[in-house]
Amino acid sequence: MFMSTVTAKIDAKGRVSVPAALRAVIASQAPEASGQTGIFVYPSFTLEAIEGGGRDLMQNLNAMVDQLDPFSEERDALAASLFGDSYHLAFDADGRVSLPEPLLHHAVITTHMCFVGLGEKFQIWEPDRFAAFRADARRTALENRNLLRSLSAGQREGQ
Amino acid sequence: MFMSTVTAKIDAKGRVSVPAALRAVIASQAPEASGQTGIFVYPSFTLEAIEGGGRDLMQNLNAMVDQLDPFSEERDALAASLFGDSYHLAFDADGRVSLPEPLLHHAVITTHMCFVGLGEKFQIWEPDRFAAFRADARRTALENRNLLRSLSAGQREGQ
DNA sequence: TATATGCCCATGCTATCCCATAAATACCCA
DNA sequence: TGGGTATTTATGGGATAGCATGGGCATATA
Repeated sequence: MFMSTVTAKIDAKGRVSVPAALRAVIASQAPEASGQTGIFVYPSFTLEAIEGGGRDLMQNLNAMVDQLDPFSEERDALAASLFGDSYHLAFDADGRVSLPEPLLHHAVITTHMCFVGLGEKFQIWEPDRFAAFRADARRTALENRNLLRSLSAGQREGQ
Repeated sequence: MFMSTVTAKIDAKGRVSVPAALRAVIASQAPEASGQTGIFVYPSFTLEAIEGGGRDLMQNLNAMVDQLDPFSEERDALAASLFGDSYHLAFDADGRVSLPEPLLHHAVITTHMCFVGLGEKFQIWEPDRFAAFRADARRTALENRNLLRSLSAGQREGQ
């Protein structure tokens, strides 16, 4: 599972070290030394951030799209947004990737970025923007403690 | 279950010995020599303390988030709060961990800390703050002992 | 020829491994 | 029950490996 928040820096060539802990999660998803070493990334639908994950995430998204009516407009639109703007970024020998310009632009990233674990996926933020989002998210979570409680209660019922 | 209170010290390298009793609880949760040896920790939402637990705790969080709509903003915000601030700390050969600076800062810990068992999870406190908190908690518990009485009465009826 | 992209190696720093010590606890056997 | 011995635990510190980062050099691309 992806967790924690780590800040990394873009070097003169536009490269970024993907945090080792995050790479470890990716590696655990790969089917045993398949050389499948890299991440999938795409712009967030709702936030000024980049979202990404490993093979599992892409397979989940794929499965979701597959559940929609094959000839519906929604399906085509969703598939286009999801896959059309997605990139597979391969690690170099030292675990670094180069983020495509459109993604950097979407997340307003210039020199530094935060990798934020979200469990099944992660996000990449411009540090200042993430600080603001995080403060907001924390406040919202606190206000919605009742929702949290009902979620954990529902979970118990479900078992 | 996590119980009792133990005080430990940060050494020159920032390491802390996790109390043996607490490690034993973690070990009992791990699926038989899986090497899964470590704790999950995150800042408490409401207290100036660190909270933590074993694998079980994280799986519960995961299950909560999974109940929300995959592309909803609430889900991302909650996941960011829950997982973005969480850390997996692996034990070294001697059962020690290094607490990340953000967590130490949140709990205002500098040299010493208390591990406090809370049943399904535990907390880590700066010793003085914990003493104050405990005094307060005792007072509250005393005031609410009628509630406890009614609870145990209700339980008896339910059986 | 200039600009990018991938591959490889160099470096400082930090986390991790490993061993040593001392105290505390558990264990054993008379 | 007492006294002594073995384990385990908490802590300190040296050595090492891994990580994030920078930069050189070849190879593609325009």
